[in-house]
Amino acid sequence: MKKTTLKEIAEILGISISTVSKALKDYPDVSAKTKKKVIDLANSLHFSPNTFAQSLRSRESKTIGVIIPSMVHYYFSNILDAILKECEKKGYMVIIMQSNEDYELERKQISLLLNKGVDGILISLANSTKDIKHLQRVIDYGIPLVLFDKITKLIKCSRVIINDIRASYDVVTHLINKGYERIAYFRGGLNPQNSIDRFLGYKKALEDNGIAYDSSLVYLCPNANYDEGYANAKKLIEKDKFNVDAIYAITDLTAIGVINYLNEKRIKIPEEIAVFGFSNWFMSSVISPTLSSVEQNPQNLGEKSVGLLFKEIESRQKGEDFKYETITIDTDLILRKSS
Amino acid sequence: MKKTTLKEIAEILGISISTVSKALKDYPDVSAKTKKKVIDLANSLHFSPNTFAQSLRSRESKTIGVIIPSMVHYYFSNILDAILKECEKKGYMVIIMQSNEDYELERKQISLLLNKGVDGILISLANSTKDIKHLQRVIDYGIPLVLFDKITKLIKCSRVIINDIRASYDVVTHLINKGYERIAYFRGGLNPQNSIDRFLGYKKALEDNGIAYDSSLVYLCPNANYDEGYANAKKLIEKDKFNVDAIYAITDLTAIGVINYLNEKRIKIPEEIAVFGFSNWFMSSVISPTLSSVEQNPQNLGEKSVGLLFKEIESRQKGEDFKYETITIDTDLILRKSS
DNA sequence: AATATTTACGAAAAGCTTTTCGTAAAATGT
DNA sequence: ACATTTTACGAAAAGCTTTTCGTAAATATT
Repeated sequence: MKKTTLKEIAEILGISISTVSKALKDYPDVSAKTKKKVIDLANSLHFSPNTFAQSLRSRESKTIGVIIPSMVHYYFSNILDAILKECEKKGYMVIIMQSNEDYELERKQISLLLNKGVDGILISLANSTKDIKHLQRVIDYGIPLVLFDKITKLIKCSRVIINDIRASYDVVTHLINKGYERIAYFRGGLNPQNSIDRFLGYKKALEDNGIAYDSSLVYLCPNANYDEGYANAKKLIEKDKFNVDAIYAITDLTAIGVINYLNEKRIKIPEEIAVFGFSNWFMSSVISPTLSSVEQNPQNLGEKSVGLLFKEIESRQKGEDFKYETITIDTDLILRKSS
Repeated sequence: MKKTTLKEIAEILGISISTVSKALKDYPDVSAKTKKKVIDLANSLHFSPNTFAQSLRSRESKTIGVIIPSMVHYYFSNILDAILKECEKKGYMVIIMQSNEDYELERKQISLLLNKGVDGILISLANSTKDIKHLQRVIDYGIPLVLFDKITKLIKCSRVIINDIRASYDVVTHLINKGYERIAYFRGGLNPQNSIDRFLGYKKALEDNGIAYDSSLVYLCPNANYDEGYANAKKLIEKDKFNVDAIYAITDLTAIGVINYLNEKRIKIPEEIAVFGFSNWFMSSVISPTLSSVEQNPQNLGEKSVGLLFKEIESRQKGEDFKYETITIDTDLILRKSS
């Protein structure tokens, strides 16, 4: 079964290709009678225009590209979910790529997407990304670009982020208000802006509450995974058990590593040590004790990101000029048993 | 910044478009001198061929489509992860769509993908999908199709599945060997083949071990989510507490609903009631008690699925004929504290 | 030196759609 | 009845690449 073309319809009806095309697009200079004949035949042959030809002509692919560091991730899969749903509504297709936190791969993927002729790109940067030439290329090509979550400020484009400093500040303030004073921070890697920001929020909250920042309470979890949480909790407890009354971690997965270590050691949460996470992973509501966390509203972030992208795409189509925006997504403290 | 075309290169060098094209593709009928000139210029202008034109001509898009019921799902996101990695290696792009378990949407998405001219389609069916005309259309169009995980046997194409009957049989046999006899089953919906198969495995294991099947021990969880597990556990305990010594659930999420209800009611797991899940979600290893489950090896499933798809795509390119295959992925029992 | 072969390139078509522009024929106006 | 407008269609170009085929010039052969 081959795809029907305009040419075939034209030949069957004995009219020209242009008339067929115009009939299907409801041009005014085709008679009602001809239109009906064309439309009926097109339907019965299941005609649909060849998208390659359409894209070649229009330079539009009705496709956007999305690059994320990793797919197997509660937070990102929720963002993607929202992106897919919005694109579905708008009739856009979505090409998804994973950078695996690898800068070189990210670069290559950007190239592939540009080549592919996507109408826009959404990207959450790899931790290893410092150089932004590849992003500049996107802009120079005139392709709308929106950074989300893991962003850089070094480039002119739209951004959708959460206020990590503020969210982190709120977490630590909450802990302090609850009476915790020796609050360890299991921070993420040194490069990603959101990791830096969460750390800054942590420091600022201590400062504003008259608690001295103590760098010996900061543990590095560059991969922000479960094992790093578990291992650093072990390190901390063996060294500093009675000197710490709360552990706040870069992400829930890490915090759950902490919880499980503490549970194993029969250290009571939150009586002896409170634990706080970040991102509100689903599992945080089902582990024991349930983990307090920060809801980042990834669905909202996804929607807003793709919303900005479409806004820019549509502006350009109309030839209007477009003002880059930065949207900050509200976060919520989710207080559970661990704090 | 505009994309360079062959024509531009040709004009600059004062040669024909065909020669430029052939030079870049290393045709033998272009002199070494001309090739060098062309390649150098192409590089310095960052030339890359227009994929729309290439696809129009070759009828190949170097893109495949993937339809899954839902993205926010540990199992599916792992499958996708593997698919993306394999496609990355092969230089293929991946368009991902979510059917949201909606048959109509699935139909529409198949149409969109066919229209888009993808080179192949991977799909895991929506629970509501019974009619397979849309899948037949894919075959009729000559587009390679591979069903994975949630499949139908009503169509001729390649398939990658796990042996749900066997896996489920093993779970129940394990429980029986451990001395459990009144084993409730929280089954999934009535349509999906894997839901049916797991149920059949459950029944078969009971039978083979001389335990009478008791339909009052079967609870329906059509959405296989947390709440259904929790709610049905409540129903079961209120009705049948002393009549059940194990609960086996269609998926970990549901099993965790069960665990949390039992924990709340201070019913000891596994002493009073054992719990067994399916799919080995990450969180199963971190909840309390840790949940026994079935590892489905989604990464392997993803790899094999896309592997079969490429095999078919390549066969067709070479004009060879292709034998549909069905690959069964091995599962592993993961025994933890809950059983 | 005349013929056969190889080398190196270009013209052109095909892949399909969209849109502009031109033009007969029909309809309207005077 | 003639001029003008409208209607309804078609030709053709553009979008870009790839590949087949043709051919002039250069080289090799006898």
